[in-house]
Amino acid sequence: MDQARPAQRGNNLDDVRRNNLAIVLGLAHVRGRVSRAEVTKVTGLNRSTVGGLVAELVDLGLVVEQEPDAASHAGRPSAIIAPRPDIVAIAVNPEVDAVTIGLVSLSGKVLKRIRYDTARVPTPEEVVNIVTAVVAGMRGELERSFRTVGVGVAVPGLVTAEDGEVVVAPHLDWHNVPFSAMLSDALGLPVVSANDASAGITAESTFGSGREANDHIYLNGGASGIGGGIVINGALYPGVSGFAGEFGHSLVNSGGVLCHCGAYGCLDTEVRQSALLAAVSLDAADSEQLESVLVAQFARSEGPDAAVLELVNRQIGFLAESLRGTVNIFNPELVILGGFLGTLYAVAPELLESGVRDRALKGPREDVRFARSELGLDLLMIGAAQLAFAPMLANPASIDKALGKAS
Amino acid sequence: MDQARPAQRGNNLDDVRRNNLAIVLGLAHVRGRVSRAEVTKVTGLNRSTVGGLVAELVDLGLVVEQEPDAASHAGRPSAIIAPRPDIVAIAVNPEVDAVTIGLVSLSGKVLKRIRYDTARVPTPEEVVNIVTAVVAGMRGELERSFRTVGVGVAVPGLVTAEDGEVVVAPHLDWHNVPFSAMLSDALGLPVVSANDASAGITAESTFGSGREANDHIYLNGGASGIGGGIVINGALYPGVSGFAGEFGHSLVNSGGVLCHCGAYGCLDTEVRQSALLAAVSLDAADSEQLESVLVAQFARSEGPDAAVLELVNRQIGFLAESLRGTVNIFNPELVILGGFLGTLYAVAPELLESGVRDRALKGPREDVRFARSELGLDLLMIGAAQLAFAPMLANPASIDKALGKAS
DNA sequence: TAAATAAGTTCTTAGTAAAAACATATTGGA
DNA sequence: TCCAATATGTTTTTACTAAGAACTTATTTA
Repeated sequence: MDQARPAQRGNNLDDVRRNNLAIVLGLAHVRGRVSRAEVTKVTGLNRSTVGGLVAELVDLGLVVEQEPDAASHAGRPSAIIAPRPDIVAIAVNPEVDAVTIGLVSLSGKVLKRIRYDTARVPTPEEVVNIVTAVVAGMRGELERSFRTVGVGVAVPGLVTAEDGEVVVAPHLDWHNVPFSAMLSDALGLPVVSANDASAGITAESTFGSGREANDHIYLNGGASGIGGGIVINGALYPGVSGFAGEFGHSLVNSGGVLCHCGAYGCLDTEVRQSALLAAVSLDAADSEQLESVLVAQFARSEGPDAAVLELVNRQIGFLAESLRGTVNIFNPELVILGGFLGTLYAVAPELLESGVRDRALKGPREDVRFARSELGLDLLMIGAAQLAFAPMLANPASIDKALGKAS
Repeated sequence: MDQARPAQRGNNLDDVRRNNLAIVLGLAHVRGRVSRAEVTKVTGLNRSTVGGLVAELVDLGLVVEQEPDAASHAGRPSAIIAPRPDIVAIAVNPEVDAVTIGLVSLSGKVLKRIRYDTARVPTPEEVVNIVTAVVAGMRGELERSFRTVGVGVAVPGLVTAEDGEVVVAPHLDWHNVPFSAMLSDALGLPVVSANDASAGITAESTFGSGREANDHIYLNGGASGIGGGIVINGALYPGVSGFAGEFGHSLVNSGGVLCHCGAYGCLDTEVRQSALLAAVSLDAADSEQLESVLVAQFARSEGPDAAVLELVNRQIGFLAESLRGTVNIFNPELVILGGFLGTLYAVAPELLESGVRDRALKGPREDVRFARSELGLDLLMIGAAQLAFAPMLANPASIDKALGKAS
């Protein structure tokens, strides 16, 4: 109501320092290693200011300064700053048949991944117990060699942004579970939870195919359908209530079948992983083999089976129809395709690209690039860890210097 | 989630002051009048800081402090700050049959609008001459009573953001015209040019239906088709090369006809103003009467003509099909409909709203609102003026205190 | 070996917002 | 009518910021 537009908050000196520290730490985090000279150039800050910022981050125990790289030009070589490799987050991903727990360091390196299979769909309490047990097992090592910033959880469901309550996770059958609070109480560590797709997109946009493009569109195809996300200025665009990015439910076929969403001819129903699996006689459980089977068929001298070829062409046609609208609307620099959509693209890249380019408007079609997602198995671990790192990355000075690891 | 991306610039103290001045002036500009206490609350800045900021803006001659409103609660009444009414911009909108020139004050008040009809499509030189002549006629008044910040031009064509070169304006038959430079040379005033649709959307989002919603989607229907814009965080989202917002070229009918864009079944071809005009036997030149004719038909006791009703239902159906996809993708708070799309909505609001709500996903559909654009005739004048005001609003201290008006 | 170049370091400075203390203007109750 | 409570404006002081100048250090190049 009094929320009229310039609801911008004012800036003060603390904001300046916080923001500048965050930029320097963020550069080290995203790039892995960066010279002070590069920081000076990118930020436009004075050498002496950068010196002070780096010194503070070193003092906070967040980065280390290393020997300069072999010099390639005249002038004093610039020291390299890198995130301290002992700063870690614990990543958690509960699924219907397993709980995966990872140890991830700054700059997105997955140091450890433990998959704990469950006999049945785990309850929230069971997940808390499993995570607690696994973390207890690592505790000695954690305290000896690492500083643990917190825990990030990628949940296959709807999670509130403020307090990490799982409103609903359909496949897990969780409803209104204050999961962040439960896990935090059990572990004595800060916990941040979010939707798994959102976490994955954030990871992909920070460390995967999207790392060079500030703005991009992400479309992911999984067993349960097609989801996606809009990344603007490096951040996932949430929409007014956190649902933005449902690219699966736009029209691609007026004569199409009824979608579970209630409409007809959605991308989500016309382009399905299950149809592809059936066409190559694979079981739903063997979805990981889909790509290798398809690639093998397309590599044969006689080409793929006629039915497979027709289905792939048909699905790519619908995907292209959807993407041409998306390209016209967003004029994106980059479209990233994950899951079986990435497989479709890998099998016939020209078909998809020309399908979009032939139908999109002249302006937008000239600047768009396509890419597959890159992060694979690590995607959700990195995404979940990023959730835990985010508060520290936004305000490096807030970290507790006494955190973990004796002095 | 919003952590630093590689290319972020650092902050310094000048940025802080500039930003805080911009926020205060922006509040006065957008709201027309605002109390110092409100500024303190909205910005979170200290009373003394706000006092200093306002004093500087007063000193710069950009705002005035007025008597407080009648107090409604205990405590010292808070002074009202308002933009100085003598700060103006000149708005220019060249069209195929006329050049419209306006005088617009801060907070978007159109003080004067002059439409200069042309016998034929004007050349850039002719537009420069017309504007120069009109401004010369006003010069006495301008110098006596106003401080003219600059000139904004809303061009029906593609304009580069950096130097205001008109790459192409199809209806005017302009190609690669450095229009900003030409007009600036002739007037001796700074000139900013931009696409007319973009300028209109910015105006509508700042002063029209979008003023309460930071993020929204705008769809406009005109004689030449359907265009639109994506407003995120109060700013028009440009896309990688400035073409974002083409909502007219997404699929709404797989069995549809070939669109001029080369694809089939686009919203732009299935929902056209010309079809509506033909249905009610109006000439293309009488498009302004479309709404009153349609409203009259729908208000009749026997209802509209069967053919008209069927056409309206059909067009609203396609519009709803397009909007359900858009609502799913953006999860917007507000969708603003302008031009004949606003007319369609006005004639049958429930039909459109239910058409979208019945087909959109549960999450996004619950939070979306629809509105017509509000600004009407003033739209492009305000939008063009906003172009001219923008540099000053972004950096109030940069204004030349000696500007105009012997002080 | 010296010059050119580029970056790190130290110290000083201008400028910022906040905070504290005080002044002012209103409402509401006794 | 007066006084307390409240909210805001004003003045002065303070802590802290980044920039800049001057200097030092480490490399390439001629």
